[in-house]
Amino acid sequence: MSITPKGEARRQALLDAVLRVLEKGGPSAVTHRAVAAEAGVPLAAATYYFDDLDDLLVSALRRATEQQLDLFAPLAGARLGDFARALLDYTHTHRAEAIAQYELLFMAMRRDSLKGDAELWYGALDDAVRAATGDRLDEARRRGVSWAVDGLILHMLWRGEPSNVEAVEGALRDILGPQSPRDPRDPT
Amino acid sequence: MSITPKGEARRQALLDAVLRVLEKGGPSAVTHRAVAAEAGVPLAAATYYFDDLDDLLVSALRRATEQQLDLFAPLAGARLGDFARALLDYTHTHRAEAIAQYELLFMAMRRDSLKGDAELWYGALDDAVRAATGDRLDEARRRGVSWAVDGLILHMLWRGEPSNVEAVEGALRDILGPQSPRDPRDPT
DNA sequence: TCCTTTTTGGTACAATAGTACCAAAAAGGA
DNA sequence: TCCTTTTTGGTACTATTGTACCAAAAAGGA
Repeated sequence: MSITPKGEARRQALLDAVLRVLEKGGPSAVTHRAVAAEAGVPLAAATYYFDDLDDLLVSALRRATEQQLDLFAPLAGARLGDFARALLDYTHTHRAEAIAQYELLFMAMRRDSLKGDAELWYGALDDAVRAATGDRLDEARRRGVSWAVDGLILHMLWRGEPSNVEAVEGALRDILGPQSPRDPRDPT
Repeated sequence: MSITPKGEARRQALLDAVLRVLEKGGPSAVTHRAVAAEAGVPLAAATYYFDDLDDLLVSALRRATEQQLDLFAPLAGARLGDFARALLDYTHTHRAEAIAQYELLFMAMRRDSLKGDAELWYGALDDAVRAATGDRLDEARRRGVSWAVDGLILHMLWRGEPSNVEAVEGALRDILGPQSPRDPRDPT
């Protein structure tokens, strides 16, 4: 029968629990017992669905990255406000996933097998920036904007600011600089 | 007698060892035993000089942050090339300290007592950007540039690129945008 | 010099954590 | 239905780790 719906649900519950534990206590807090407790399942469940602790952690980080990618995927041709909203969604509504994603980035610094996942995320960020700025920026300049958005995300994660759409839009304008109109579709 | 020169040296050796262990294995690898082994001192030394493991870790992260601040301190009025060199120094020569500093940033996300250290770093980054760009940028725009430099640093840390002064200078120009001259002091 | 304080380093203990194990239960498929 | 496979959850074992302890050594100060 190979896989059970209920079993799959439990597996997902464990992955979710990893993110919550990670957000609250950092990487070193991610233990079989802590995750199982957070997910409300017995200890053995955490060892049954994953080869070992590393597998559990990495699986959770990869899943979080995929989920975050979806937030930016539908941004093609979007206005600046939509991009700002996506950023807020990324750093506030899905804060645990965002933190997980950056933890994965740091793990990628010392483990080549994770580099691909990191590339995936930065590729998506580039695409989103491209989509939101249209063809107003050349490739070189867009590279700088992507770095700035990355820095902005980091800032939003640890400071909690900016915390509303207008403020994030303002931040994005500061990044794009004075030569860009207030909104690509609204050249007021 | 309160403190011994040799004892102080050993204390510093332990803090250095923390950074190396952290760079290699991440936060969860930082154990009394691993640090003591890396520093070449007996286990008990790691418990003698610090209250507990958390004290050891946080002390090391704080020290790394202070050291990194020094890299950007003497940048007042510097040219873009000097800033690029400082970034390379930061991410390559002092990679372990840089990683430690970002680990501290992530710890600050869940511990208020570390927020001040994080502010310190970002304040220094802002100052450095201000010093390197002179008065060519207004405050809002400078904010965007600081975020971009932060993102660039992250990129340099996990990708290792750009890895030479010219390339970093190019990256900085991509960040500053087309409206800025190649160099503030060299308006070729 | 003698005395006090600090440092050393080896050892031991208790807590935590990773993982194996297994008998019972549940879930499909034939 | 019966049989096989998967899942469950409790338990136990072992490794790792944080931390306490202590006697000996070293390091100043009087």
